[in-house]
Amino acid sequence: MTSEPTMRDRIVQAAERRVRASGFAEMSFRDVATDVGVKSASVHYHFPTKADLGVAIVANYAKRFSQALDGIDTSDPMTAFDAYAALYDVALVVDEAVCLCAIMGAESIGLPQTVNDQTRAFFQMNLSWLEGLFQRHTGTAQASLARLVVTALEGAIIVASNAQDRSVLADVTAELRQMVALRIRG
Amino acid sequence: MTSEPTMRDRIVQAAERRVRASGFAEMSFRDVATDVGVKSASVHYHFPTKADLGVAIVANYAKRFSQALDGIDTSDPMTAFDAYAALYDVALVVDEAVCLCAIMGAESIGLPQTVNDQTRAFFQMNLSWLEGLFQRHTGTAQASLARLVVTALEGAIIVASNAQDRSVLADVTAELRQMVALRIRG
DNA sequence: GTCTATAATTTGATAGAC
DNA sequence: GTCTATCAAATTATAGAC
Repeated sequence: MTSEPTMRDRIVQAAERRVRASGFAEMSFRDVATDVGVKSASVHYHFPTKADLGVAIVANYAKRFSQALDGIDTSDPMTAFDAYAALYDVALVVDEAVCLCAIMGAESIGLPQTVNDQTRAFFQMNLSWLEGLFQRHTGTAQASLARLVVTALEGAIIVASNAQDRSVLADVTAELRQMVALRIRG
Repeated sequence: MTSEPTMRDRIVQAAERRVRASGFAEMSFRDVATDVGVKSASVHYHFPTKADLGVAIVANYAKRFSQALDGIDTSDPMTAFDAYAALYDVALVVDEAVCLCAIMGAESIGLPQTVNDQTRAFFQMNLSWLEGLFQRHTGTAQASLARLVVTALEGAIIVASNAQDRSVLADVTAELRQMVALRIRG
């Protein structure tokens, strides 16, 4: 069942790399086509408009993130938090790029609404997962705390990327961890 | 001394509005020229390349932000924090746009290095101001806490802008306030 | 300083052959 | 499904008149 990826999947993958490397506006059909070894007309066959491609990119990213969340053992709250924060560290270190949705979020005002809706769903998925974790271990969802965690990590990835200094993300994660621990015990 | 703004200033102002409305990549010389009532060649006279214009935009934004910081009374820590957080609220509510440097930071990887350097200086200015505040009232700079505040507010502005829901920023600000208060008293 | 004019390139998107 | 070919529009940037 681990057959070769379809051309559609390869296009989405290449497009995500381009967006994370230089933004949605600067990602072009021609560049993506070159990356996967076809012509731009072929990319248009799979995704008629750029908005269609944008939606597919975010949906695919969110799906992978969702699977990663499902793989986290939430029986211990702080272990779960560490695993969650590690997802952002991976996004920065391994991919050497900003979280896809940090870019999409920042560019929001100029993007197609369909793309923005997908991005919003990504943030909502993160919030819901954290609220579920807090609910399980404190008895309340702590929606505001969840919002702080998500926004701080997204912001940290942006600042860290700009300064090319990963210690920003490490510091912010440590501060958040302390705050979460306090809230869970107290 | 409050004479009319120069053409150069008017161009920078219009360009900032365009960037905050749809990103740096989508801001064009023609659009900016039309906004201020000249031709694109005239914009090029003042700013030969787009990188030059980008640097000027961020520098101008940082200068205004700096003046706002200078105007905050820091004798009481929590009053000062509220005034600081209000700057982000204004950026979102009044301007109806994301913080300029949140956009520039998110787009960092694809931007000219000169622009990125200016953006980094903006973040550093924010961190230094907060560290000064914490130093004054706790005896230590609390660099990690300062990083959390800046990244969370930048991230909150992005998420709030994407969802068109200002309560995100309000919630995050409230959480940060609580954390700062705890650190200052404890 | 601002203009007209234009070069050189890139973009998103479509038509039609194979 | 992928190709060639092409379009219409937009982009950054420059040359030279005024």
